Amino acid sequence: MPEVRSYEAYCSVAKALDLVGERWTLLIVRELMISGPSRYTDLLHGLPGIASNLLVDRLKELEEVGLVNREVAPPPIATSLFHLTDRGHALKPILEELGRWGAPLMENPSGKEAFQSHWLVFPMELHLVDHTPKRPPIKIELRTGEEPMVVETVNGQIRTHRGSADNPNVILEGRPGLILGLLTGRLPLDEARRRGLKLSGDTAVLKRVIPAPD
Amino acid sequence: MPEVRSYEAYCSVAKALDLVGERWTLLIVRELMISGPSRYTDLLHGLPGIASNLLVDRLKELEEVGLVNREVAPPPIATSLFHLTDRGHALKPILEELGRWGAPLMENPSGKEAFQSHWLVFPMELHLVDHTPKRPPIKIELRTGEEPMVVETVNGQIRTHRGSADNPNVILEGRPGLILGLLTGRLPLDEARRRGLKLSGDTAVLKRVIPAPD
DNA sequence: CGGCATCCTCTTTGATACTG
DNA sequence: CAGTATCAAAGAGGATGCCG
Repeated sequence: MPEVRSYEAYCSVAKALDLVGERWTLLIVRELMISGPSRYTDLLHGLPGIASNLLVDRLKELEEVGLVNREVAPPPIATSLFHLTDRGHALKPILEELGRWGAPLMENPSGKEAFQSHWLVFPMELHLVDHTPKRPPIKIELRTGEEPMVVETVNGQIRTHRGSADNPNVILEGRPGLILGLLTGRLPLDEARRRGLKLSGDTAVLKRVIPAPD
Repeated sequence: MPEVRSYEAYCSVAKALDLVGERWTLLIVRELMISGPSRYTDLLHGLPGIASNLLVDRLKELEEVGLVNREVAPPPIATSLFHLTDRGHALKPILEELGRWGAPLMENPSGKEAFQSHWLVFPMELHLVDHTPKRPPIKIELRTGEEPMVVETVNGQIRTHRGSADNPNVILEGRPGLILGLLTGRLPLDEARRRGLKLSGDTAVLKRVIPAPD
């Protein structure tokens, strides 16, 4: 019974919010954007705090308005996958701007927020840059949260994904706020280390991707 | 009593939505962005459908989190003005991306949505361009909704504001969907005219600001 | 009028428990 | 795993009242 409530206003911002302005909706889109096609329970885990029935409702609404498709997997798998349509993917700039605007709010973690390491994907690709794209690619492994993540340079682009690198140039380990602070250029390396960040490997390569201080 | 509900997630998108993700919040910001410092009742009129108590709540929350300031006017005026802080203004890219994403949803008006002419400001500045900035500036008057609006070129920029132009190059009059369709390049001039748009003056100047068809 | 506060009803959500 | 079902709490919408 998902009923799509509308502002009933002839304004494109209002129309957009009619579709993605409800609670949890954009975070579900964020999950699908970061992780690609996902199962119901993957989404449930990636959205700590959401009620299971609410996730069902939202997925139905998103399907109804054409932002998500449900791919019913063939028998052996016994599960189905939710993935973004093109129109759903087109929400990326909105998430990016929200993430950019929200970045300063990450400076003082309350400590009681939930955290999932794959949430780092957005900030990494938003803030990091490859200053010297012609040099051999580098890999950075991040160890924070429940699973490791890899940040790498792929011809001038920053790519971030789950998993371990087989031979990373550097490994960073510590609280997410420290990794984020360091890699977004807000926290100097020695300060991050002083606050508990552990670094191993060739820390010099970090300069290559950390943005210039303003 | 406004309690700021949080997703409690260490993710900048979630943090942003903690502050501006509630119902009506971004539309209030849109109003303040378009109209500048506004009185309570101006906002109430610009947000058809909002409950008066909800507007009060949201304004308090926005004040609390530092996105809006209340300027208590001196005695003779007996009213106060709400205006965006710098941090509030910084939400502009988010509204722009929402507006851009929502634009296709404007193609088929249901006809029963509310409309206010000043809502045209965003789409105009988002879609129109001045193809020949060196030629003398032009002014277009739009007559739709409750008050006229003026679109003008100011050294290469598109400016849109309330009011009448004293000597506009063109005057467009008709349903907002037609004006929007024409000026965003989706509707050819003769088609718009056939559907009821009235044009007077030098319609040739329209080519100067209508975006190239893709 | 402008700027709320109150009261009431209805809907949405959050938390938890249960099922094929 | 992938949802349903249930129920209490919070939020939204609408009407009206109050006060300078």
